[in-house]
Amino acid sequence: MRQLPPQSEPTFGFTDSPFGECCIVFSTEGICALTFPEDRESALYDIEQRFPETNFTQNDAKAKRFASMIFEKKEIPTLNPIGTDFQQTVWNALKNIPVGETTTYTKIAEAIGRSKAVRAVGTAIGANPIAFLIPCHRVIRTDGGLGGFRWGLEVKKKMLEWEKK
DNA sequence: AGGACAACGGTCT
DNA sequence: AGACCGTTGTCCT
Repeated sequence: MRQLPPQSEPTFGFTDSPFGECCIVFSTEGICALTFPEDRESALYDIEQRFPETNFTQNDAKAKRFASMIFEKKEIPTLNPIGTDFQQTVWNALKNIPVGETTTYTKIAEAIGRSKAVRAVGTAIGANPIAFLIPCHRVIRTDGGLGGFRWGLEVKKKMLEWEKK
C-alpha cells in the first residue's frame, strides 16, 4: 500500500528570534500565526482564543527550522492568515512596504482605496496574526510617532532597527 | 510641546 | 444599538 504524502498536521512551537522568543503556529496550509508573547502561557491562551476548533501539537524543532529560514535566510514561507475581507486587504497592502522603510496608517488606507477608514485600518493592523512576516511593524503614525504594537513597542522598535541598514 | 475632542469605519457584543 | 480601537486634524493652553 502506497504511503500517503507527508501530512502537515497543525503544530505550534517556541523558538528564539532576534526579537526575543517567538511562537510560530502552523495550520495545514501554512503559517497561521507568529507572535512574540510575554510568556508561553499567554501564547497558548492566544492560540486557543484564535483557533478554538483546532488541535495543535507542539513541535519546537520545526519552529526553530522556520525561524532560521525567516530571520537568517530571510525567506518568507507560505502564509495562511485568517481574517475578514477587509483585514486581508489591509494585510496584503502591508506586504508591499519595502524592508527598511516605513509608511503610515493613512497611506495604507489610501493604498487600499479607503482613505476615510484610517481608524479601521489601525484596528485591522492591530489584528495582524502573523507579526514580522506581515510587516505591521513598518507602519507608524503620520506625526512620526511609533503608533502601537500588539507585542510591545520595544519589539517594534527593535524590528525597525534590525531592518535598517 | 502636549492635552482634549470629535469624526471616521470595521468589528464585536 | 453601543462600545471599542495600533488614527488624525483641529482647537486649545
